[in-house]
Amino acid sequence: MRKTSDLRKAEIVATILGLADRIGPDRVTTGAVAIEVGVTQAAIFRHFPTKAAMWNAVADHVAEALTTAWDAALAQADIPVERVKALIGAQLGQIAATPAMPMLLFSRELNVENADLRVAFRGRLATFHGHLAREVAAGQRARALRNDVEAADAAVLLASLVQGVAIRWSLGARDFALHAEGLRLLDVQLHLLSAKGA
Amino acid sequence: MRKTSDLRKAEIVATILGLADRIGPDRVTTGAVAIEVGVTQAAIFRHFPTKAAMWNAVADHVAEALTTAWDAALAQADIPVERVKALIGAQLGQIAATPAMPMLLFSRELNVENADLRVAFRGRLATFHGHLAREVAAGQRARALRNDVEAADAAVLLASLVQGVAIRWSLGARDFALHAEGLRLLDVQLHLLSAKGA
DNA sequence: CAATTAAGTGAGTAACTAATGACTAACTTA
DNA sequence: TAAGTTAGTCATTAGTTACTCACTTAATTG
Repeated sequence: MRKTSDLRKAEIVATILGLADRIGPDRVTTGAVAIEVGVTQAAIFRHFPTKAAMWNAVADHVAEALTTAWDAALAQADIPVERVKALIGAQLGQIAATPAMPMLLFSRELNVENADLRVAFRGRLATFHGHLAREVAAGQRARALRNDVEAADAAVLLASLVQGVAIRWSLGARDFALHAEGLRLLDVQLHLLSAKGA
Repeated sequence: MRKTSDLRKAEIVATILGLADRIGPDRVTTGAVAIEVGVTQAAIFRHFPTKAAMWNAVADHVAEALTTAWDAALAQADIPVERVKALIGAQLGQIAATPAMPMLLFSRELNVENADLRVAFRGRLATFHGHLAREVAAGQRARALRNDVEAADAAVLLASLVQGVAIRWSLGARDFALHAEGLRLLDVQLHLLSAKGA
């Protein structure tokens, strides 16, 4: 079966993400990718000039998926608190769909080797934090959230919540529903953040 | 310079942690370790039978350092809230002292290759969570912390805070004081958790 | 349908990696 | 001080990895 290069590229990127999850990002070899895709190792280099280029494509794919998910989340809710829930839910969904993501953040394949990607990922996290901070501030103005904490700090706490539950899920046997558990803890944190009168 | 095996072993473990931080855990080769230690590659195998044994020693070292730090923290404070601060401070201190730790949690060198170590690390995190949950519960009984949240859930939020700030620090240029920023956010979270009257 | 394009193959190669084995030299101790 | 122990070296090996190159074969197109 011969496929177009674009299709193959997407297939390779997906394979890398799957493999990264199973054997670790820094152990993904061109040979392993080739076997899983079902072509020879040399064929991989028809689509990507170097292994680093492969990782660039992976990073682009992940970054774009995140942005898309956030935008979709923001589009589906109006009330600030609901928008926070949608954002966190989207993030949890992305992690569940691409379990290699947390590891990717720490793989030096993407960090040591490629400083640009490190900066890009940091930017994405900053964007996520910015979304959360904006919604928290809106919630405070609407008197739905208590205003005796900085919106930016509350945003950090909310983002950390995702990271914390993701780490526990990743490290453990993934024996609980990441999405449900994350939203449950989010409710707890939002309860702590909610305005007294509300 | 000839050293005793125990001294060399400790030197090798320290070198691995330093190298893991700089080039990534899965890129630490016996050769690179040897150069940094200042002996030949073959000499490494005088002290550890296999590379996996080296990682076992590293994991043991880290796990022990954590336990020691927690115990010291608990010994230096009496009031529950202060004990929480001491625990979190100790954890932040350990991460700052051994920046490779967060990466280590995700390195498949320790996960895929060695299931025992994965379980051991999960156990350590569970212990940390247990310490926090116990202190939160005590704080609730003492009417210092609000009791409309489960102590276990509050403990997860507190532990996540550490992980969140550590990730931001690791991923960024490490351009802020991990310890100070962590404790600052902890104060915010503790403020959210504090009993209304207090 | 002939010509061109592009995906894929097979057989390499240079560099690296964990591990081994024979041997040497520095400490310890009887 | 002689004998034993043990950290260390040197040279080597089997296996892996990213990458190359000459060549083949399937699709597209003038």
